[in-house]
Amino acid sequence: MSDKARLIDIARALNISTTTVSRALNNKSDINAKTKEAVLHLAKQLDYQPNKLAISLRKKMSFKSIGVILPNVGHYFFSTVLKGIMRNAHLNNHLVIVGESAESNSQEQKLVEEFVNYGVNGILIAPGRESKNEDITALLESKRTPYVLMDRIFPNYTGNYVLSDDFKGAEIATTHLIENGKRRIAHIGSLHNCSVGYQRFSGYLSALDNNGISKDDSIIRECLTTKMEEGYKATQELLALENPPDAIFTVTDDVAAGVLDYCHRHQIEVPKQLAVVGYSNSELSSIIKPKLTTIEQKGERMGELAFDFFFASYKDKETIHQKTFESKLIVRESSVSIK
Amino acid sequence: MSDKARLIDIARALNISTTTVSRALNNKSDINAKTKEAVLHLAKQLDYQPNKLAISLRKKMSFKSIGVILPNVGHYFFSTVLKGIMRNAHLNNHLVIVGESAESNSQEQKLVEEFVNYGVNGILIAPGRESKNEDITALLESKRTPYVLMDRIFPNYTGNYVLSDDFKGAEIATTHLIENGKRRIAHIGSLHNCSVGYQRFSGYLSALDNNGISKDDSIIRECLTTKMEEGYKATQELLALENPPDAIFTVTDDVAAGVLDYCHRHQIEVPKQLAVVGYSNSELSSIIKPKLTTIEQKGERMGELAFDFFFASYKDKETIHQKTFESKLIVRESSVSIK
DNA sequence: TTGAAAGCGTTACCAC
DNA sequence: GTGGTAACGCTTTCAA
Repeated sequence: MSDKARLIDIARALNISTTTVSRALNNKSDINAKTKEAVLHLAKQLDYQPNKLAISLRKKMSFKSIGVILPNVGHYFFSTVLKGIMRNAHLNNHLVIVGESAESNSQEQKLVEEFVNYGVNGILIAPGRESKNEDITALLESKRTPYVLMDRIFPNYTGNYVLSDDFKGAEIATTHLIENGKRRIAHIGSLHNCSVGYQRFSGYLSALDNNGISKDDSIIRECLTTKMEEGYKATQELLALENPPDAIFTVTDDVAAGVLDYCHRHQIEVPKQLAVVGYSNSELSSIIKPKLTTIEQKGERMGELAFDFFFASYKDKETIHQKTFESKLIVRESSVSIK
Repeated sequence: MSDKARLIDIARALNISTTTVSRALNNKSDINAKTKEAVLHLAKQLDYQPNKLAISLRKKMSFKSIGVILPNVGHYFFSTVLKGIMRNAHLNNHLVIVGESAESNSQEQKLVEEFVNYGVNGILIAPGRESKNEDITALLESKRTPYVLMDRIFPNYTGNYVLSDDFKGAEIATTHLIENGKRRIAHIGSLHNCSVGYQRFSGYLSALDNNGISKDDSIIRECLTTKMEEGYKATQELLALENPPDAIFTVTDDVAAGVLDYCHRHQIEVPKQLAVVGYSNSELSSIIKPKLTTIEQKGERMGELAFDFFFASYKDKETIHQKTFESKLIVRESSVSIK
């Protein structure tokens, strides 16, 4: 009863034509004041809401849009990705519809479905940690909606994506610690069933291996969340070990912030006693004391490219677009003593 | 020539009906494989793109949506506001279309126009620093699109809004410094023609006035941007004065971070020599050393309420919804010596 | 000042 | 398997 009032309902009730009703509702000139008032009154009473689909269709308007699905809009990295997407989307006259999956697989699916039903021209998605390949891509494929995976991909995934080279980044970070004289390097990571977490963990292992350092499970932590608190707690545990680490490579800057916080409170000298390298080059990394050595992640550029990939595959669905951004080490104070 | 291919164009070219074409394109069962192939081939050749407006109309689908315009999506505060908006929007089955104004008035107008033309059910906008009342609201009013202003309002504005009480917040922050023995309190603010900047400046003045401290223009800075670098530079200047301040109240946490950075590099003891209070309670405030005393700004809650206000005024355009969030002081290390 | 009718591009329902 | 026709809800001629 609520959202169903149409032009013709008003017209019939008032014994006038839809044309007149339309005129009244749209502030057109050629209309009797009295008629107009009656229409407006009834419209309000019926809670009339114009059907924008019909209006746009009739006006021969057309809208291009993309759907963006992110695990967490408030997260620094993702918000920069969004920024990049929006820049290129606006440049190409696409509306940007955003949804937050909150890392939930079901929410992700719901959003994909909603967006596809809505008729977005494409979908850019940064899958959450729980996300399952089949659930997402199958639907997208079936609807023939172009899509681009961002930041995380699934095993055996062969479609469009933009990634940063997490393996290489982690390898570089860990190697950097080794080159600076550290031998007992811990890793505080995220779950290994998520591609980002696993890649960074693998890169860490690879660097150890390349340098003849054997893996020690006692100084490797797998955390559920990648927040500061986890870093704090893990550091506490690691430093309480009989044979504590002399360096920590963390999966995110936030976790590293927790490490540094622990060190600060317990008078542990960084980097002398404990060197720290984070991941992302988020804002905090140059604000925190000591400033954090980290791996740069070009979120904005990734977002821009993700849009470009969608746009290209929209024109030509055959060609697959894939890009892995190289990882760059940003050396600051937390890993190398200032000369 | 590009985006104009319709079902009927394909049908005519192949001498079949639109029905059949539709069937082919939609993977329906009852269709000759050969016909189907011909249709798909031609469709690709003509770069056929289905008109989603027509589809939705025919399928009696309806979409509710809101447009959100923010100065900077990558900014912590705004990204939390967006988060809040999205939560309630999804709860009420509204799509969220996001645009970034980059603080530019013209971009803002363009987005408003675009969104309104598109037919969003409402607009939630955090006006940029340059934003002009008339430009934005006039258009919205004329299109009868409900809207809610967030974070910043214009003088004499009488519509829907959600704000935080910047005046009160600044007053509380400044009073806190005074109560802790500081008498010469500087302010590093943003432009006074922006409501946020002006309100915080005014609150600062009010606190001084309440405590019998006279305003001294030499320790009041008005900055173009509210970034860390500005804070650093301003601190350098302020501390070089003959009669330097013993405390600084900054318009944002980022600026405060610059102040603290300067102090750290120049061995100035915080809060003993210089107490610092920021604004926003952004992530960095509890990460930075010393931890930053600041004023809490409930971005997420503001976003949620902004949506609720839109939703309410959508049903009943007469009632005006306004809310000013109280400001709460979060005391940390930068303003009070740890006992 | 008003109304009838056409049409926006698509899909659904029937016939064939 | 296929095609004709109506319909989705609105705006826009054109004529009255």
